[in-house]
Amino acid sequence: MTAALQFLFQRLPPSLPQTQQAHAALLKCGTVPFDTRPTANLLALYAHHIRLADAAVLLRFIPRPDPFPFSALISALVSARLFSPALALFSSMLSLGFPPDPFVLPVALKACAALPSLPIGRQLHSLSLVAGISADPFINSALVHMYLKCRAVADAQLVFDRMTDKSVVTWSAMIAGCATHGRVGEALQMFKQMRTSGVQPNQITWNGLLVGFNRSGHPQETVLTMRRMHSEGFEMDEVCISSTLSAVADMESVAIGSQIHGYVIKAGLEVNSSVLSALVDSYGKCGRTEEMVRVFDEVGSVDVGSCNALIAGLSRNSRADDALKAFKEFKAQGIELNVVSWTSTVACCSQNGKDMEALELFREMQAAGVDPNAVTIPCLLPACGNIAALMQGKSAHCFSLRKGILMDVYVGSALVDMYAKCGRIKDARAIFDTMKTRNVVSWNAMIAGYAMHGKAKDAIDLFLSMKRNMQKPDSITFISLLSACSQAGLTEEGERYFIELQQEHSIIARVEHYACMVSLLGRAGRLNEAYDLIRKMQVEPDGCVWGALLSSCRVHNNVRLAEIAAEKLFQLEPENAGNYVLLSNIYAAKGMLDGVDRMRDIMKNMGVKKEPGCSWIEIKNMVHMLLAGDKSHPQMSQIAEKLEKLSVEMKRLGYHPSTDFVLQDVEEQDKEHILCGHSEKLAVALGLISTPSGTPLRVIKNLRICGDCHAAIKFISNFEGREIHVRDTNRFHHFKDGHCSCGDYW
DNA sequence: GTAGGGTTAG
Repeated sequence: MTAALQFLFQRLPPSLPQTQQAHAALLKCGTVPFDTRPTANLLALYAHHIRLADAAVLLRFIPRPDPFPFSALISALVSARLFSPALALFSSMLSLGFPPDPFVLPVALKACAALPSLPIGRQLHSLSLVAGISADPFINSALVHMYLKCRAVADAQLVFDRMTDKSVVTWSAMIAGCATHGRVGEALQMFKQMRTSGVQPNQITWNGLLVGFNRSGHPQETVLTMRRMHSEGFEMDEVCISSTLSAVADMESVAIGSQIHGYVIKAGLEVNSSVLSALVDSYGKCGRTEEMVRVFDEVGSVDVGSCNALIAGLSRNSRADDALKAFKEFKAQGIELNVVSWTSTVACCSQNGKDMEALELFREMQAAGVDPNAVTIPCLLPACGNIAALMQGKSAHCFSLRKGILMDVYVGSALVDMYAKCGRIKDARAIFDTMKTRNVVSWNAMIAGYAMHGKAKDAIDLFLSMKRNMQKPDSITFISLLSACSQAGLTEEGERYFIELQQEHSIIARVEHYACMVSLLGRAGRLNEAYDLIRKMQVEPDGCVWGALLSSCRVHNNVRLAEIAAEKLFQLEPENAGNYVLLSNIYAAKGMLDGVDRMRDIMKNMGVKKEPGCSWIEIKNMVHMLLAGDKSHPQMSQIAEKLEKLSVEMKRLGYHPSTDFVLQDVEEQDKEHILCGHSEKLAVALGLISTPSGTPLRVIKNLRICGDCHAAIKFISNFEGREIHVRDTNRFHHFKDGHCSCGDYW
């Protein structure tokens, strides 16, 4: 009876109701739990359906010692990607006295590879030696695979070299592993060796090679391998195509992408989810947004992978609003969005100035039960830094600690950046010091942090330590370093680093480096040299370069160069009101009474419509300054008349007539709410007021400021009788008694 | 009953 049932049992199709029927039948004839094999088979079937609780109950009933039920359950756990429980069960199997056999050990090794856990993998290796089964080809193949996944390439090589009978599976594992670790030459060499030793590659070997090349950042090799594979008559399946498309995306080659797209259509592969995701991604990375959307719409797939590729593609092609719209639509359609979907959308927001939205999405994500991972955190943290949302930044820090991802180099670097931008330079350094691995981004984040806080000496010390640690500086490192030197007035050091970056590191000076140098020379009063440097630039100077010159001209009141810089600047950034303000201030400082008319003419010629109030208020202040200087000036009545007209016009346009007036209102109304114009950017800048010693940041909400933000800051500083730190776009300014420590004009 | 290849987020 039992034998007959077992016969039937092994032929059962793997459906859950039939498994349950068989269970009932076995119970009826009293087989379960007294006969080992049928019970074990039943257990295996339950495990297959991931009914692990049922399987575990049966495991307790197995009467005679038999490792098979354990193996079956461990196998099922691994298939269900429950790797840690699988290893835990393996461990209890050993403690019950069952020796590891050649069937269960490869499965346990697969779990180690998937985690990955090198220490457990090594224990399993010793176990196979102790048990005397270390010659088993399955165990050795699994060991090779495990060591490769754990990045222990030398160990994998050792096991591989000692093997006598290498199957195609073993070769494939080793070849794929070499390719994945970027050992292009070795992988190809092995491929040859395998063939000469008489082992033919079936499809998987080729794919392993190709996937490995793609993952290790060798897109050209990936495409070449695909071509060779095709010419040798192997079928290009979905695995091959999706990996090659990913490589094409890295190469940004529309031509190859379109060819593969043609093949995909012919082979009917576009319905495959991996292929479609890779296709959408590759059009997105090549900047072909229209094609990307068309492919996505044509297939009409609701696969989450291609949805994610679409969100990312829209986001990276400056279509952040469309990306957000797509995300919301997918959610409304009931598509099961995963951690990649949420992370891409958070990244889309934090990279496109939608910082509040990024924070809100992160909250929603957790409410939706999607667990953020080591990629989500570095996508979220820039948003925290941008708006100095220290509390949210700290909670992301705590989250990383709980999740055990604090050692991730991206997480660490993003935390350094966030703390620095929130005014917490000491906390940034503490994170930096505890990081186990650092890359150039980590060093840059810390150096930029010091530069932002005006700590030039610390920035230079860290730069020297970076070089001692054999970390090669890049273009970004020098931008921070030069900016720090410029702020601190370390002219000679700055000049030396400007030469070093080009001569020692063969970095081509970018427009940002020039802007720092212009600022550096300008601050030292070497305005003509700064202007010469601009004229000698190999790249076209942008608004930052001319802006640096204009600001320096303000410090040293040089009208001649200021007008040259301003003319260029007004052409490049006609709507940036701050530039007009700077020039008008230089006129004022020089006591040029015709300054008002000059400014009005310039603005009229430039067709400035946006934010005229900013400049007008500044012009008005200038006139005030002039009047204060010489009350008996013959043009006084004329100026007063102009002033009156300006006031009326400003009121008509909805601008507040006087900044002083607004600031006086603050005390009675609401200190947290100052209104004097329109400028979102400055609102953010003033939203970042902090106290000097790093005590909690005080965020002034709803602050809307016009060109007089400087006056407002001075006012707040005086008004509250204390020092404040204000973060401009990329640096902190320290105010005391209405003066700024950096020496800039405010 | 055991071993090798898949895309999308920093």
